[in-house]
Amino acid sequence: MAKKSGELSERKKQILKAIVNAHIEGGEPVGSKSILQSAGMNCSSATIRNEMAELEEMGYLEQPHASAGRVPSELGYRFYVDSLIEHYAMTTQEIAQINNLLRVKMGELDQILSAASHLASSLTNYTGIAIQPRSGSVSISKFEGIFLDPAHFILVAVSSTGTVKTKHIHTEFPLEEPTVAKLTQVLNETLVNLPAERITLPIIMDLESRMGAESGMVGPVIKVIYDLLSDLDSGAVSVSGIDQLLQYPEYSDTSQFRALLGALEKKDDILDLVSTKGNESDISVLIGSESSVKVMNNSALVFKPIVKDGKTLGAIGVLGPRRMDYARVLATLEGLSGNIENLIQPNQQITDGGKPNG
Amino acid sequence: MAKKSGELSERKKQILKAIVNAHIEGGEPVGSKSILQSAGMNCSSATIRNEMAELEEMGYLEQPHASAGRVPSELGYRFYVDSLIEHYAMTTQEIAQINNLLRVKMGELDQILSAASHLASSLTNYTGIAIQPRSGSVSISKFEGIFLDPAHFILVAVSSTGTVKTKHIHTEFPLEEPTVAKLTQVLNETLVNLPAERITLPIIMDLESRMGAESGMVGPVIKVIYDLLSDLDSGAVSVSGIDQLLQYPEYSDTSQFRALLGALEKKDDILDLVSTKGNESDISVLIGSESSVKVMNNSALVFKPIVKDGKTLGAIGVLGPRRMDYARVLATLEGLSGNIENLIQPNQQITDGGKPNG
DNA sequence: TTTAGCACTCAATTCGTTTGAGTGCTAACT
DNA sequence: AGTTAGCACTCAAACGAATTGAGTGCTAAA
Repeated sequence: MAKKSGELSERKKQILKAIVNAHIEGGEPVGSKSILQSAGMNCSSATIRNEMAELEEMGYLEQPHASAGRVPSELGYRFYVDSLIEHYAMTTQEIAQINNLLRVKMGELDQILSAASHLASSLTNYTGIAIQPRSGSVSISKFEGIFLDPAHFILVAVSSTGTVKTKHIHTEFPLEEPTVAKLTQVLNETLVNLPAERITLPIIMDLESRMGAESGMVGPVIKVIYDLLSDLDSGAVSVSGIDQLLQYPEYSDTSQFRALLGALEKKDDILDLVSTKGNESDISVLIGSESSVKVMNNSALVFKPIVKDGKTLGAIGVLGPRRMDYARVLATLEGLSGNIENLIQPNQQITDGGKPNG
Repeated sequence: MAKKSGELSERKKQILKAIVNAHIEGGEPVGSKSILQSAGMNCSSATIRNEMAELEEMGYLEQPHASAGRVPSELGYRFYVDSLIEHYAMTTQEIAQINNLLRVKMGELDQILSAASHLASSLTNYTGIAIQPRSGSVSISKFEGIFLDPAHFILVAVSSTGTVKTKHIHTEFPLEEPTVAKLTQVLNETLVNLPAERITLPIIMDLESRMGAESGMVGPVIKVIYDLLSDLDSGAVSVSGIDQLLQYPEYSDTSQFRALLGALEKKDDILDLVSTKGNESDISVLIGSESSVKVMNNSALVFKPIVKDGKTLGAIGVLGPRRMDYARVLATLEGLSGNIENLIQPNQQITDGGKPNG
């Protein structure tokens, strides 16, 4: 029996770590002999077997079938990630790649995030994910109408998180430029910083009275604004490098992979996952069934929220098999998110000629 | 021997059609006997076999191996699509679905297209694709600056195709609202309708002189405008329902499916395909190697450009196995594109209460 | 030109055999 | 106590022979 249940001897840790590492690399059950080599241990395979049997009893290892090697269980990975993992240092090449590709993409958040997800995928060889969460209560901090021609104008809305959305609006009755200017002004006077649920009838009536003769356009415009707000609030998930997953044998089961694809497309599950964990600003590691999305039972999702001024603006993540190279993935996400947060703190956008004042 | 090479007897056509239909439905090689039943023919299976042998010699059929049934060749599908296909009439339910889902999504073109691609996928059970092609020479037809605070403003650009793009711009020196207004005016006076290659140094210098004291911001703004133009011109591909493909046995070969996924993500190949065929406004059907994208050799791509005022604004398409249900796909794309073109011709956007005057 | 009949082909299925990596256990050893 | 050599045991995977059956091509008669 082990000394104390819940306590792992140094040697057990060493063995567990070796097993996890080997299994991450090869994907196949690892046996007692191969451990002797991979970790330079000075004992016999029989001893390792004994230890492995105990580790299995404690729940850290599993055996696919009686005459096979051992595979880390979910608990085993958990322990590995929490206590055994070794920090992976990115190569200068990788760092340079991140810097170069992201610097070019500076600009809107969604573009940065999606570029980051591409990078995450190509650096880790898993699937990269960029998430803009449902924030729950978005409002619009600035409106602007752009007159196009007597039948069309564009409504631009800047959200409280900085996102910009636009909608074309077609009017049946001829429109003049001053009318659009007036609308812009009135909207900014009445609707700024109001979440959808606080745009009530009295406010709309106020808006109509301020528009005077042109009050007829208020109703449709309000509808467009509702659309904009729900757009802003609907969250977005962009996925890159799904094809990468197919290189891992765990996804050769087509039906399971198909279900995973479906979940990624529906995007709801992913958004839920991220928003439940989203208040933390640290990296989350969800291994297998920890994610409560049943189709991800054999997968792992690692993601890091992107935070600015205490607000979670998005997240980038990596999805892969349960036996993913956590060390590398964690390092990559840290590197990416650091870079992104630098880009968002807008400190050098227009000083094109000048050098960034670091 | 056949009467004249290149001419198919009625009976041959009937047989070919029956084979294609059966193979589309079942996915397996079809034998002489099963044709007797599916097409109500009054001859024996031996006769059919003779005909099939000739059809094979002519290149319309193929035999996976000596003792198997026949499978339509690429040429066979081509002939089927060109001459044998029967028009499929969508059910009223399907039509209603299109109407409902697209009507809600009215608004920006990219949203409509992506909704349409979702619909295409769920109606056909293949993968839906929405494409906004590289137009080659985009220009900006209207600029607007939106002042946020002394360190930030937003540049809005309305492209010649109606697309709207925005960029946050950060300035190092304090900024005032009138400056942004002035910039807006100057940009509209100097850069409207100029494609990127015609924004030359003299023009930029003109711009700087017009900005007077604030000429320092011109350089960076120009850079942003270049970005916007290349953004507008870079094309976009949005894919929905890739998971659908996995239900077809032709994609159970993982490595091939993986390559296909990769091609869809790179999006270049798809954009090229569509833009080479893009001047036509009719539906294109690319079967197997016709598409010149080698990874699509066992697939078929059907797409329909969305045209307004003679300009190709986008395209929606369906990607599936070579044995795709062309009749249904063609009907679905026709239905969708008709609907989209109606939505784009903006004829009822703001008459919310009134009924569409169609 | 069509058709019945028959020999032939060949992928797919089935089933028994072999192989070998890896284990668990026991008994000796330190 | 803990460790180790040795050995019997297990079981998935790989291999291969035999069987099956759908479907063909050919031939000779109608």
